[in-house]
Amino acid sequence: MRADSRLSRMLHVLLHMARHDGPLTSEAIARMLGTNPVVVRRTMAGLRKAGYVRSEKGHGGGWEIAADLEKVSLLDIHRAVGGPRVFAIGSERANPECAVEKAVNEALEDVLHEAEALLLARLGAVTLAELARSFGERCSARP
Amino acid sequence: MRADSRLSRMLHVLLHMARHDGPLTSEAIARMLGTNPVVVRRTMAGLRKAGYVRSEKGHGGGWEIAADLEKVSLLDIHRAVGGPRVFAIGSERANPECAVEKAVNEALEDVLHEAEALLLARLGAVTLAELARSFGERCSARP
DNA sequence: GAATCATGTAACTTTAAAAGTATCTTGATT
DNA sequence: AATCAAGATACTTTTAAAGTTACATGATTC
Repeated sequence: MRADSRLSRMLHVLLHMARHDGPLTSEAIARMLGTNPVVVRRTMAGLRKAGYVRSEKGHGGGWEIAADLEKVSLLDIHRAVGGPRVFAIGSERANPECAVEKAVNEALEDVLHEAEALLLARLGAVTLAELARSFGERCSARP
Repeated sequence: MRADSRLSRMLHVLLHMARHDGPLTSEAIARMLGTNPVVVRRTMAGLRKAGYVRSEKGHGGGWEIAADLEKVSLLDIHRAVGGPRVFAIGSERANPECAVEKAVNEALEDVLHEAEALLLARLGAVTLAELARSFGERCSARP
């Protein structure tokens, strides 16, 4: 499959929305992301379902943040976009008959689960607000 | 892309080879893996290039282990099959112009790199010999 | 040395899931 | 009523691993 950029893109959008007054249209967001409005709506539908954004139709409509940035973590966004498979590598068969294969898969899955747990813990430890603040600091630190 | 099962499959094969006297043909290995001989040759070519296995043509030919199992780690095998992308998730653009996007991508990549480092460290800490021994223990521990 | 067996290699097609696209519907604002 | 923007459906495209077909190369056996 292609690299899954949904988390990255949604964080990008959310930070822009946080710095922007009023709603952003799917069209405008699509331009920011270098994609098209349908992809934007499709991906952001997950965030809306989770209550992190809201959308309005018609004139002056578009997308707005609907949650407290302090209370939403990067992990929350990861899950809202589908909480997809993190790894590109894995085992072929989930329940092999071969005992050797079973042992190999379990050993591998242990390692993968550990790495995934670390990843999710790190994502869970950062809020959107912190990410936004760290961006602000980057800018003011520029010479 | 599809889930990459090359590491898993090669570990499976190597453990079988370690418990088997004489060469195994691509045909026999393919049956073990539920695939076909060309996929086996293609994938095992990486292991041969790294010196972990050798192959012989003709009657009585096939694949044999060519390295000390104590000295080859799971990470070595991961690298021998191409050391492929570990994650299915990531950023779309490597060098975005947008400063917000840049900040998001760097934050994400930090987290991903940390998880990848843990994963590779864990893979590097286990030798094929240890994996084979842990399999033996599993079997004898069975009631 | 011919037949056979097994690997080596090239050139494809298939698969799976995200991404991209076209088109239409729904609903809100002017 | 016209326009704007999201919602939704039904596709096609993309990507790399995996799968497949076919043939070349080389070793063994008879």
